[in-house]
Amino acid sequence: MDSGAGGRARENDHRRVSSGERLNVYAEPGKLRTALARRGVRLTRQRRILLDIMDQAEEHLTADSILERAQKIDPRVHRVTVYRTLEMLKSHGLLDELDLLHIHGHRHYYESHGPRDHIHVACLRCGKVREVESELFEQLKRQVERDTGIGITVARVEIGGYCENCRPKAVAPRNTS
Amino acid sequence: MDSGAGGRARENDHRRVSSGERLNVYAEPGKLRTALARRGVRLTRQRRILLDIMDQAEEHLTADSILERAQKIDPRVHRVTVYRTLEMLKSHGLLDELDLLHIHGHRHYYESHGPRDHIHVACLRCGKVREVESELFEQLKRQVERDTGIGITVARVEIGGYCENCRPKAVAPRNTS
DNA sequence: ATAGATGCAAATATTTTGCCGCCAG
DNA sequence: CTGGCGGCAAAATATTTGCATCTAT
Repeated sequence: MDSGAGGRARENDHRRVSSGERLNVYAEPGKLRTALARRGVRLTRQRRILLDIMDQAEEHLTADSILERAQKIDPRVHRVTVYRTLEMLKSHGLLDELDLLHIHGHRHYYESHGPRDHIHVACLRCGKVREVESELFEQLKRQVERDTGIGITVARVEIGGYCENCRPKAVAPRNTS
Repeated sequence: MDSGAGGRARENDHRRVSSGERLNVYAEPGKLRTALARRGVRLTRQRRILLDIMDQAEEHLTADSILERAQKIDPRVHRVTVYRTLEMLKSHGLLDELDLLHIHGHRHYYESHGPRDHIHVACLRCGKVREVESELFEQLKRQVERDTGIGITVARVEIGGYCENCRPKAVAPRNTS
């Protein structure tokens, strides 16, 4: 599909349930743009728009929602360019790709890589996603490096369960992945 | 695609690089079959085959590789049945779905849920996947439960980096997610 | 000027759904 | 017997690629 600026029901769904949780609290404005400039990556009209969207994102975005936002600013931005830009950012290690335990189907979510790793904790019933930082997580990474001899580049923790509101009603677990 | 028993290059690739790492070291034979029987789930010819494949898997399987193996035993097993069975197992919390940081594209990997959670550590260059258990991970889960009030159902840690063999040559990171 | 980026169309890949006939319990 | 299950075809969803054109540097 090439829906253009049109949204989809499930998209809005995720936006709703995760509202109120602010991401990128540490992100300086123009972070991605600067990082790419430093690497000598060409800055185009489209990239300017896409990088700004991701730098300012207050929620987890999908390729689709990024396209949607971009086309509100400039309808000439093409879906393929979104994918290619995401790919480029990932290859520079500037972007994290999450699936949030597939709560909302098999789509992927993106967030610009902050200075510290954090854990994503999602309620499997209401879909709310919280972000948590933890010194234990940092210790865990160091332990894995020692034990396996690997040099860690990316580390992702995704946890699912039932939040306090949803706990009592949780009879059969909603599908998990 | 509906390739039947035919494999694909990338599939074989993953099989190669992860050989030697044995999964399911704790899995008792017939574990899934027993767990479903206890829940009163109907056991069909197809399910018998699929459950056995997953119980005996010595590596991370994709929907495709599960189908391939199943059809070697009985060519009448249909791809859709594989998906429906995976779905059914996930909904009973008997199966974990991983993406292993998308080292080999956006496919998913499945493993039957063992008694203990473990961490997946993948080399982004050679693709080798190691599994690690850690008391720190257990502590981290308890901390998240305390801090967020969530009742954890699933917890997934995926770590990527460069293993000792691949480290020196790692100039530009191979695409990460 | 030119290497690299974009747009467009089409291909690929992966997963899901509707419907109907079949079989495990 | 019968309700859940599986096969088939087709749709839906998600992502990638080839190629011609354009543009940032």
